[in-house]
Amino acid sequence: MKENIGLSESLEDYLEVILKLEQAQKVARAKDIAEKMNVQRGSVTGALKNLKEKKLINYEPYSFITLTPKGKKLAREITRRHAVLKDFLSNVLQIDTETAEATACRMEHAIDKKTLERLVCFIDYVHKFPKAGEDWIKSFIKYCKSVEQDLEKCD
Amino acid sequence: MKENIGLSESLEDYLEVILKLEQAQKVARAKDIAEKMNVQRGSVTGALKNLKEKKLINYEPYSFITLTPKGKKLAREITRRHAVLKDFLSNVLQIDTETAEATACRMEHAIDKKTLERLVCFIDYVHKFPKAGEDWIKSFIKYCKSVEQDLEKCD
DNA sequence: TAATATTGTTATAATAACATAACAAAATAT
DNA sequence: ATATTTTGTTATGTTATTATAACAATATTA
Repeated sequence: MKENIGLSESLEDYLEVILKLEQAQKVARAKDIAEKMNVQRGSVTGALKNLKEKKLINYEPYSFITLTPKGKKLAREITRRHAVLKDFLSNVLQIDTETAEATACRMEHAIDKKTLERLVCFIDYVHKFPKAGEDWIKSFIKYCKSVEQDLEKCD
Repeated sequence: MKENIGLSESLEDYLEVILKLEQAQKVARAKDIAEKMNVQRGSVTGALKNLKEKKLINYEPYSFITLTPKGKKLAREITRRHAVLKDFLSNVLQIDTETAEATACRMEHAIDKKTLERLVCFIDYVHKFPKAGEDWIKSFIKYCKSVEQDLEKCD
């Protein structure tokens, strides 16, 4: 059933953050990880040991942290899930950036590979095939507004 | 940020199962809950105490279990999140039933109210406004197939 | 380089969710 | 109504994730 099993949500988040830091400043440091994850420094050490055991990061006590090839592959997958979901929420459903970001952050742990690829396909489709005369998304936005107005009438 | 906070995913699942049992057989029993959740009977007792403390279920030791009004409202919300997501996955993205069910089950804990309502809107929209001449979904399915064929060429 | 500040680690504790197994209550079947 | 089975509870233990705080290593800076 579960497709994205193997790593806990927490560890997925760690990988994602480590990748981001690696890209921004070559290596990740425990302090920065703690900050980005809103977690105490002490908690990070445990997670790092765990990720090292799973051979997802290169890590020795007091060393910098980098992703192993396996870790980088996984981190990229998680990051892609996040990005695709955010894209869908923002650009198809027209959800505001803040909410889209937060929701993608939670949903990225729940979506399986098959659904993700289908979603990518769907986003492409929506953009590639405008409705007769009118842009597809614009038409959807109009529809949303009319529904909202109908709801207001109920008050 | 988090919209659906307050209840853990686990407790949300318990509520959902209790609602289902209540509908199917008036009251929920610990044994049935344990079965539906793939959890030991002993684990259920703890969850029930927890839900009772939160005033979401009526429960005394050895008693039947029913939802309080507050609990029923919440359980229905969760069930609706599940249903809407499954609908989207099945009927828009055309994901197979098994996967749609399993994925909805995980995503239902991650989606916020705003996104859910927008998704409902979107599903309606897709069904109500066929694309020029052709049913919208049918057209999407065709598109999916063409993409898949393109991918096969890459092998 | 010595003093100070920062960063990382350890040890310990708390919480949530679950399992297991012994025991108690309730339901059933004879 | 008793004996047996089923169901529910308790007590105990495990695992994962996190916090806190003391301490150790590393960096900075005067």
